[in-house]
Amino acid sequence: MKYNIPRGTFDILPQTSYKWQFVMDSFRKIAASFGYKEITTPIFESADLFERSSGESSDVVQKEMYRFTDRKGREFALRPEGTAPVVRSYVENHLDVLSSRTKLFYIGPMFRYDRPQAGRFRQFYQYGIEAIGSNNPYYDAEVIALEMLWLNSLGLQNIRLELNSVGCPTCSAAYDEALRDFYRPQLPQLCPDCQKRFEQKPRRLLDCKVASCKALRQGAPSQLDYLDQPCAEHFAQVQAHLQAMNIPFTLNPGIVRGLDYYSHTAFEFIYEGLGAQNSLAGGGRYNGLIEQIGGKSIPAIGFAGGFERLLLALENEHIDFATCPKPQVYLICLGETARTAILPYLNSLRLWGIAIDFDPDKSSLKAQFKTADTVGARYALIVGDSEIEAKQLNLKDLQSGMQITLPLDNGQALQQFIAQNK
RNA sequence: GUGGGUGUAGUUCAAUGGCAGAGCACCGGAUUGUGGUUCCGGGCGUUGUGGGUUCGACUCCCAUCACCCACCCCA
Repeated sequence: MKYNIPRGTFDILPQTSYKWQFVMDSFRKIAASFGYKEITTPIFESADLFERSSGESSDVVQKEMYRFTDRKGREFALRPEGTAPVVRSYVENHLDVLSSRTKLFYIGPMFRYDRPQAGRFRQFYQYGIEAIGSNNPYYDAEVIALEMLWLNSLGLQNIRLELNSVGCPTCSAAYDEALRDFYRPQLPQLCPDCQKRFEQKPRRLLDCKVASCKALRQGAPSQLDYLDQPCAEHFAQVQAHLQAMNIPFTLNPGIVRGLDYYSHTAFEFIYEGLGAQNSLAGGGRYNGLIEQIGGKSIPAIGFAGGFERLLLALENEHIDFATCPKPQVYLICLGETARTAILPYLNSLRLWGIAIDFDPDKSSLKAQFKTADTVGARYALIVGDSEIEAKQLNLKDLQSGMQITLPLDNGQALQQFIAQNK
């Protein structure tokens, strides 16, 4: 029987795993430098957690969740997103009593049953930031700055930050009504999808790609005109902070988050050149979520980004961001006696932290040298029966061709030589 | 869930309905003690799978599966 990997999933193979490690490590560093600490939650949770937080009508809940029932009949789901589990953990573990604000980040796989395409998978890897405990617009700007500065530092310069405010539940509802009032007369001319949007999420009408719907959009009311005083003030402050930080942004009243729990600030990081899925990261404020999940009324803001899309973007820009690790030394053995006698020395070298490779199935000198070249080793360590007898080793620099003789000690001489000739 | 495209060697790709091939990679060899270049040698692959048409199918038809791309939506 031959098996296939499940649809929409992928193996991270050794020829690319170092790139994944690099971007994950890099994200951990930037998050730490902004004062965020890592949290890891299970990859499955009560299905109810996602249904309640994301919203029953959201696509994620309606058609994209991997749900299953366990042996005792409990309903679980593979997590489709990272914020609800983090908030669940925050509430469950009373993280709020430790500090007035809690700065968290996470890295891990998410799952959505979707048709795969460029930059979209059924199991995909996200990084996320959550700043919980404050409604200060500074934090909106801080999490945005973290992402923008990080992407820039990786070498991605042409990133577009699109910013919007979806208001609080009160002014958000007022805006939805205004939109319906605007569209109601032309309802019959809208595309079938938009007819549904009219009922469920009127603001989705604004980014329909059908030409006829685009035309009908002329003169539609803007969310920004419907923000109440506190929401407008908050949004102005967010923009002021971003300007002070020199983070460029464009206002896009069409930014709508897919999950119900968002309020106030909403934003997306766009990179053109990924195919149809051009959003590298997205997020926003979710001041009502913690109370909804059973905690106190605590404000928070965060975002999540996709590693697959980030790697695609780096690839697309031909950015040489990480190099494949290579062994420093390749061991070349001649003769059966030497092959066994060298083993304690080989172990010592590895304990000294020297990356050393060896292929016992290669016998000829030529084949072993070739392998040393293909694995990219800097040095070849050559040992035969005569060297063992003389308690000596030959070390050849494969770049310069120079060869020296070292004592067959506990590995220290070689370790020192490599340290001095970096 | 809907639509379009593609399936041939490890890989990238060839092959009017008439004997399934090449580049790259990989392995071996050119006096088992000094590499990269060069030269020589090494390939029977269920042509994704199952049917059908035909004297004959990689090629045409049907079904199916997988992958890619797009819609919806999102990271």
